[in-house]
Amino acid sequence: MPVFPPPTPCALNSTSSPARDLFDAIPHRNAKPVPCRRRTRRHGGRTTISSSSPTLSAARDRIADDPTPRLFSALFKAASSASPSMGAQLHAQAVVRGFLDDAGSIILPTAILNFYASCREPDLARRVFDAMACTNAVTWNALIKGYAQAGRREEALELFLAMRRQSHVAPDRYTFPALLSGIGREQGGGCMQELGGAVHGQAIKSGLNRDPFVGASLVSMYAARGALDEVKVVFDDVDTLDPVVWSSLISAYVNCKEEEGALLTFYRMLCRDIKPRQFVYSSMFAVCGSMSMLEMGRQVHAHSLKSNTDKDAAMTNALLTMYSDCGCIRDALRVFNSNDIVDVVSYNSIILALGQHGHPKEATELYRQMNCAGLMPDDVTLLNLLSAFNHAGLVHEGLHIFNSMLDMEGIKPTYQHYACVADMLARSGQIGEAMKTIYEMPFEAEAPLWRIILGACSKHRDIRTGTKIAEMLFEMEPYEATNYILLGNIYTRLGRWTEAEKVRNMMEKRGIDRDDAFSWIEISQRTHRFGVDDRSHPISREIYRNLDRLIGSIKVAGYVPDISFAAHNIKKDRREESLHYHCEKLAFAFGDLATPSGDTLRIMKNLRVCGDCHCAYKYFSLITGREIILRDNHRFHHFNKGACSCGDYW
DNA sequence: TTAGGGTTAG
Repeated sequence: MPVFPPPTPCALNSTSSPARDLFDAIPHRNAKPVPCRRRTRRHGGRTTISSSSPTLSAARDRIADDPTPRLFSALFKAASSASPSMGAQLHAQAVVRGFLDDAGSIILPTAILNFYASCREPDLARRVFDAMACTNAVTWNALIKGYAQAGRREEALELFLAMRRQSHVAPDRYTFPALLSGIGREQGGGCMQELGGAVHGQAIKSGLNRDPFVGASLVSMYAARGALDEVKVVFDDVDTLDPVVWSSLISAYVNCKEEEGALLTFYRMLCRDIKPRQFVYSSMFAVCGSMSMLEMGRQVHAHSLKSNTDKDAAMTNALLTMYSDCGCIRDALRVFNSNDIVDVVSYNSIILALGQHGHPKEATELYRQMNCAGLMPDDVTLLNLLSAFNHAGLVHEGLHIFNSMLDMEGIKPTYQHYACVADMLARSGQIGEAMKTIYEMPFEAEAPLWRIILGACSKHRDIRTGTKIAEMLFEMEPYEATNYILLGNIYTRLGRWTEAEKVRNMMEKRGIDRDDAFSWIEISQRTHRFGVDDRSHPISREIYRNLDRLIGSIKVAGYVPDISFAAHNIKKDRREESLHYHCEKLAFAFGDLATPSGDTLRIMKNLRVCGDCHCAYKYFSLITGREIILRDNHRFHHFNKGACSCGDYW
């Protein structure tokens, strides 16, 4: 069975030609429906399922009886979410029927203009606009939005300026959201950012900055560029308790990685009796997931249930991801299985989660289930599936998926797909094949990908390739500490401590500091953070005593410290001792003291788990009888009865 | 005849 079967043509857009009569294109109302695969398509950031919508069906049923310009307008509105080709045929019909001959008519041409704008065809919208005898703010707004949402921001801005020059139409509360929806997404700064500020100035001048719709758009624009101070100024100017403005502020904090600000805003919102809706809950689930705040996440989940908020796919997908990010894959699966609004993102999210938690078989099964349910996988689905195989070292399965992408029409591999395959090959020890993939891919390899290969060289002690890649990385990113640490690690793995020391000296000479490692654990809604050899915790003395006891016990059980994971600058006689007080071991020792015996512990680390700690955790799970779930910056490790879910492959 | 905010990957 092919992995990416081409979609079966849907009844509404099959083999259409502009000359074909509209009524031929519409299936007879009593005709047996042609089976069609559900395909998700993005319109203005929302996912819709293109099939015969009730609105379109109703209008289609009426058109044979009463073909009026007003009915055509309704049809255009329905067609924008169903089929672009249908809209083009409707346009032809409107011309043939003479509905566009009336120079004073504005409603039907505006509906057509809107249709082309919403289909991301701003040039066609412009042709309709230019042919209109009279225009008003509505037509200008629709055209500006068409260009902005198609990513043609300069043209949208030029139209905005042209609109201002017209004496009979002034920008209104619809104009600014239309324009800002494009500017906010502009990357890389430069003149568009300045223009964003100028547009804000125009909004202030016209007094429209107080309008909640304009305010929400301005918040979103500034948030997209990380300008949190400006976000706060805009928010304070909006004189409303409108829930969407609050929602925009919360997502602004999330975009700017200010999770605590998002949490505080959520509390402020509740204190003012503003009822959160799906958007707010989605953002809050993302916050709790990224910070691994399980108890907080459960409370927000309970709040959403109590508030009787209507669930939608995005909110449920965010909830699923929150549970997965907090180490609760079973809860994530429960959310997925009890979800009656499943879309492509739901499957992508659960496939990703299963892969991160080391369940490639279940991820593959859900991929099959997704196809059976008639949902078309997209590039993210395949990336997540590849990633699941990568985590598990299933190279053969991963290459099968990737080669299918290369051989068949459908989803073309992106840079991320190639990078994932190179990572998978290198991680499994096939470093030569990984290099071949990188040299043959139709993209230029970026530093993070080379760093992944360097990490694999460290794992497989490939000093020759490793040094070459490290030299290249030192030129590309002379101040990136990780590159030096990875090269140093290759030397220490091989016991070449002198060369490891030289790498460290090179770092010092260039004034490069390494990222400090830290681990944290949430107990009773309080987060306890530990650095390496950290003695700042109020019960530090007890934690160290417990850790020494635990280390003694696991040594009896068979644990042997691996000093090749000691830091390069530690003296020979202190290497073993230094391993004992790594941050993840301290976090475990604290969790073991602070929770009842046998409880599951969930621990997070900002960097990759150390190999010696990984080994120690297996023994910790054996001697304490606890399940330990460790999230590092790459994946989850579930330790139970002396084994890890990753099978020691990571 | 027109509008703002949220979810997966990197």
